[in-house]
Amino acid sequence: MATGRTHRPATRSRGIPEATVARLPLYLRALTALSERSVPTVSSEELAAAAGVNSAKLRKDFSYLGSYGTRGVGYDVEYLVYQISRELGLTQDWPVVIVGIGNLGAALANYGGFASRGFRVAALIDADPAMAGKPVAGIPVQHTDDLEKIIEDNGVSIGVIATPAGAAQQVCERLVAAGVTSILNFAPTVLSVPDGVDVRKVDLSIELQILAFHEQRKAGEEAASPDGAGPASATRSKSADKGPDGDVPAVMPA
Amino acid sequence: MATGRTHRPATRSRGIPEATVARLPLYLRALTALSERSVPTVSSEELAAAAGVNSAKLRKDFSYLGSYGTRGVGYDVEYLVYQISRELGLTQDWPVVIVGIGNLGAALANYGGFASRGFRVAALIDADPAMAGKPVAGIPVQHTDDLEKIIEDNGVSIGVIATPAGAAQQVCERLVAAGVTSILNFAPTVLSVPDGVDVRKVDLSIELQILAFHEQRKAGEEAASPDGAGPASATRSKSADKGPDGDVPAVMPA
DNA sequence: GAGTGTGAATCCTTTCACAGCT
DNA sequence: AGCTGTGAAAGGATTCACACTC
Repeated sequence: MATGRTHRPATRSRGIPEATVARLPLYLRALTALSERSVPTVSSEELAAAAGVNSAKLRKDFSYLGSYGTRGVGYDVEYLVYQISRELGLTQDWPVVIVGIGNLGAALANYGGFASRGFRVAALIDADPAMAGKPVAGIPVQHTDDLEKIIEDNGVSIGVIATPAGAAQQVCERLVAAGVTSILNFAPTVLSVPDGVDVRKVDLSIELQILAFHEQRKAGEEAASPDGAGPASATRSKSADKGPDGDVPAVMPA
Repeated sequence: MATGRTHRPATRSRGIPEATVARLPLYLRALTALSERSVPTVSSEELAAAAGVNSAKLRKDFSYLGSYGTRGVGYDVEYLVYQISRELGLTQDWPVVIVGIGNLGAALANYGGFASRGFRVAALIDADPAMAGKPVAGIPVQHTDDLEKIIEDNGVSIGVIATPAGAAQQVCERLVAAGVTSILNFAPTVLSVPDGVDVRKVDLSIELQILAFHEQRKAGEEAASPDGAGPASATRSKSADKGPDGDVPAVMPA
């Protein structure tokens, strides 16, 4: 902490709001699908529907990137794919290491969504000596002892932590010391990192708890209604309860 | 779609903001850890640190639940654990089904964080007949044909989708028709559901893309600085760039 | 006519700062 | 003295609605 240099207007260096950044991958996915179907242009309305947001939000989001559309026509799909990819930094290759090759780590290693974007699994790392050398998803698992060397040799700046909670902070510190500056954390712990390092967390159990909260509320509403139907019974009539859009942030580990 | 603006009542009665709900599981986790260490009370400052938020936010969050603290002292750990659990609906048992038992589905089935909160994996479902009967995490996989029956027999209202993207919408529709009203979606697709059904998504690839965005920005800043150091080199000096807290919402599939 | 780009209004979230209880 | 609980202020994000362009 205590960096003398007060600089950096935090999140908005060149202006793109975090909320917008978080949606760019969504747009990119929808656009990629359109591109594969050789659709040449889309309107904000159509693209928004495909991405699951509303069109005003989408247009506002795009306005932060520049004026890439044509009034009266819409957006050129290929051009937008390129612009968003560039904005997200996906025109370059990002080597990634996954630490902790248990069930989840193995699932991540096998996940196809990596290569399709600019990510490449550079290495798999696990603390269990028995795993060393075994291939997972075609990549041999390496031992934690070599973590630093692996990071440096491959120029890795993004690390994925899929270890048990107890090991996460220590792994995190080693990753950061070796040069990693972005971490995706699946372990159910709060990681503390120095300034300049980004952490995002994904926590399955938290997501379920949020669902349970709303689920409980629905049940309560039902009970309050005059009718003693059993538990099941396909709902559907009830009006939505979540926000108008149901697109709230929040994240968690699995 | 084209649901007329869903009317207003929404979160009316107990009015807990979504952002607060999304943090309750975080507090609960920190409190549970304290409870296990037999710590009797915590201050907002300490608990906030353990949960990775700031204390003003935490106090404001708790103020929506009621006045559960004691001025000059702090919060009673056990009492808070109970209150938050109750608020989240974790004092009851939530049967959950996981559809799509590939690498990820299997990892989820094996994930311990379920039972520890009020969740119970009631069934695993997969479309591959070859999987039927095979036990995963001690639970026999059942075939998709029986999906409706399984949901109804077990009174399941929360479903987890871990299928390939192409199958997700159809699975989703069957789950909803059978009575599921909350869905956790790991497939990289936008699900469309009727009003009254909650969907949360977890998308690994999106999380990585967000990290790449910030990573790219860091690299740009560095390049702008007068110094031609090589790629690696343990950073750390650089002042933070992300928001003051780095705790932005957003979600994605794996 | 169709559909983008964007100021202005609205809504939600976070932070401040301090009154009030123990 | 210490720490919670909360109005009020500040800051973001979303939505509105319409001028403007093709």
